[in-house]
Amino acid sequence: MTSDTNRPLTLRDVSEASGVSEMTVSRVLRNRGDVSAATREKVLAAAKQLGYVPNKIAGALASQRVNLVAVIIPSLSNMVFPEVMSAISAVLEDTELQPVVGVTDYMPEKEERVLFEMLSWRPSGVIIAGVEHSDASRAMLKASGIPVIEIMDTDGKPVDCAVGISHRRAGRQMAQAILKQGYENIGFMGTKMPLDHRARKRFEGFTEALAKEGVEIMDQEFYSGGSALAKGREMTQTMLERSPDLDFLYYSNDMIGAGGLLWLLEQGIDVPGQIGLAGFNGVELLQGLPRKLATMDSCRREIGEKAAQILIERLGQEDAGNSGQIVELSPKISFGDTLKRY
Amino acid sequence: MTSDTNRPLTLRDVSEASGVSEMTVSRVLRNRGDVSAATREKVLAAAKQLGYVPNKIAGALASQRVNLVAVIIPSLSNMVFPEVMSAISAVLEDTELQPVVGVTDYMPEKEERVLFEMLSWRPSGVIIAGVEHSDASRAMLKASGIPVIEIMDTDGKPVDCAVGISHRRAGRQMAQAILKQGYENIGFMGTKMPLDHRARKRFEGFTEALAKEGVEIMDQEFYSGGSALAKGREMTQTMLERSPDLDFLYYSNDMIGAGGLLWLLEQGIDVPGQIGLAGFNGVELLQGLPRKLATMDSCRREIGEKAAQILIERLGQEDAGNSGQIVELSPKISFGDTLKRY
DNA sequence: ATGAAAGCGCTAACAG
DNA sequence: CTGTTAGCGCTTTCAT
Repeated sequence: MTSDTNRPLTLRDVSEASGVSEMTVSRVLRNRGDVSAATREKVLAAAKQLGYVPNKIAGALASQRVNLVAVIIPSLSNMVFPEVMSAISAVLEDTELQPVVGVTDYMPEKEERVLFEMLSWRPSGVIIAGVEHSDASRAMLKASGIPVIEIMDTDGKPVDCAVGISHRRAGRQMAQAILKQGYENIGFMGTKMPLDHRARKRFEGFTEALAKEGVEIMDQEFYSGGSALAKGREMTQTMLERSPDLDFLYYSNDMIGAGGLLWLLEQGIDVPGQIGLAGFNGVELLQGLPRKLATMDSCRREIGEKAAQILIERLGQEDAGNSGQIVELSPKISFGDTLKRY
Repeated sequence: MTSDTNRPLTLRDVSEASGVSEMTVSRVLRNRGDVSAATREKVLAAAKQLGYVPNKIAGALASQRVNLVAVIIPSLSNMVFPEVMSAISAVLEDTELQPVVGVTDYMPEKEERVLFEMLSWRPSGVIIAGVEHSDASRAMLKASGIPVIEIMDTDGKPVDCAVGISHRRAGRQMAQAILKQGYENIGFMGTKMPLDHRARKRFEGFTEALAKEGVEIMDQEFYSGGSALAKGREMTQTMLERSPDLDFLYYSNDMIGAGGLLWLLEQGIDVPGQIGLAGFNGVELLQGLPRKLATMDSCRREIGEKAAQILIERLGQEDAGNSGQIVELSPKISFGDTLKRY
């Protein structure tokens, strides 16, 4: 160790060790302005030798700039969100910006707390999942004066920009595809979570499109907690015992759909002949299943990338002209092996 | 909107709006010291009315305290790490401390960058996955002067504290269990990643324990990238075609194990009669599989909780006496339905 | 119970 | 190319 006190090193320490003014040290460490090669070397050597780590707190306060982007998502255990995260990270990697994650557990009050906490660090921008927020949250976002990109969902009025898909439309599209293939006795399975607005919207769009053709959902089942794969099995069995006439099962996510698929195959049921299946999300896992589950891509990667790009533009020019824009991506249905195709 | 400039609000704004000194406003907002109920009300009302969000940057600089805990993990797409994260979050929830995640993608240089970046925000502590770090990283950790908890792995010399399991021992235990059940022709499948030290140690422990009984791995296969479930299938097929005499397959993680299991069942192969299987991690997904894969719990929840607890203790008392401690948890084998039990 | 002064560690803006 | 002077917005400390 180089110092014997426990005090973290400051610019001044580097300044003294190198015999260069604090200001110049600061310039070297930030590659700013013109500094002679000689002094640069001296400073760098001293900094490295001491093991100096700059204090961003002080730097941020002085410069009034914080290269942090608050990314606020409902959950980390959904795989969907880590994927969005990594798309965001990948794009921000080329910039000075650093994503910082906050998790809300789908709870509006927690979202409020997390948002408050993150905004108090004065980030350069916010990327937040969903367009449903408490009044307080919306007020904070507006008052923050920084770019706000709402992601995943475009069914609603964003505070600023939005990038996502219309889950209502996604639900409708799937319903239309299912009807078109001649299925008529349709069951639905999904999460109980009333706060998962996107799942709710898909369900609403789904039933709405069915209704338009005079079809009603024959049976439905909701779950919460536990292993999604196992829940998918259980619910499928329960529902089929209760409603043996079902010829199609629409799952609100791929994991429960995969569970249902595995169970049906074990029972020797003909999929998609006897019963068709579809999920939602297009998760990687489906690649390893005995049959490819029909699903719909949720465009997570594109959403993450686009959101990060918009943010970068907004930060680049004061008025990038993209304030208020809504980017609606178009998810595509993948028929897989569980949705008949005539 | 209340203000027409775009400048974020400051304590001074609240002070002026409420007619109370900045200092007292500060005290109210932090519930510090004695403030009369009357002024408290006034201040709170003004703050809320304006939509004031405190500036933690300034607060942190002035108080020299930052209630952030840097949590550095290799990946978010492994499910294992989000689980550790949420265990940490759950424990920290009861404190002022806030976890902040950094992802290294299993790359030492990225770990170095992320660590540097995070340390420059002067967090109160660091929780970091693994005990293998570059010299520079170790130096930074030591020089930081804050508690450092290395998690997941106890095979090595931690910088400060460590909480985890011995992956070498885990590999040995599984080997012993397999041999004990009479399996002799053993194949191994795992990731190619040379930087996943824990997977490597499990493999080493595994082969070492086999060797002690005069057994050698009959075949092995490594993969990288792609859907683990699909890779598990492919590798299993490849390996079995190449080495049809195999009677046991040890997978370095549950996902590829699950893929292998699904493939074997489809082929009508008797599991575990003809071929036994085991994975590692004890992931929730296994609950929904047709057979329960034998596996070994990696104690992620306990690790996260314990790490957070140790950190809290360390931060509580200057010398909590737990500096330098190593907590080795004991993972247990779950035989499931894919490892014979006589 | 409240206020005034000083300064946290750094950088913007200017001088030289 | 390098140094000096002022703060950034808050909290600490010490008065009152």
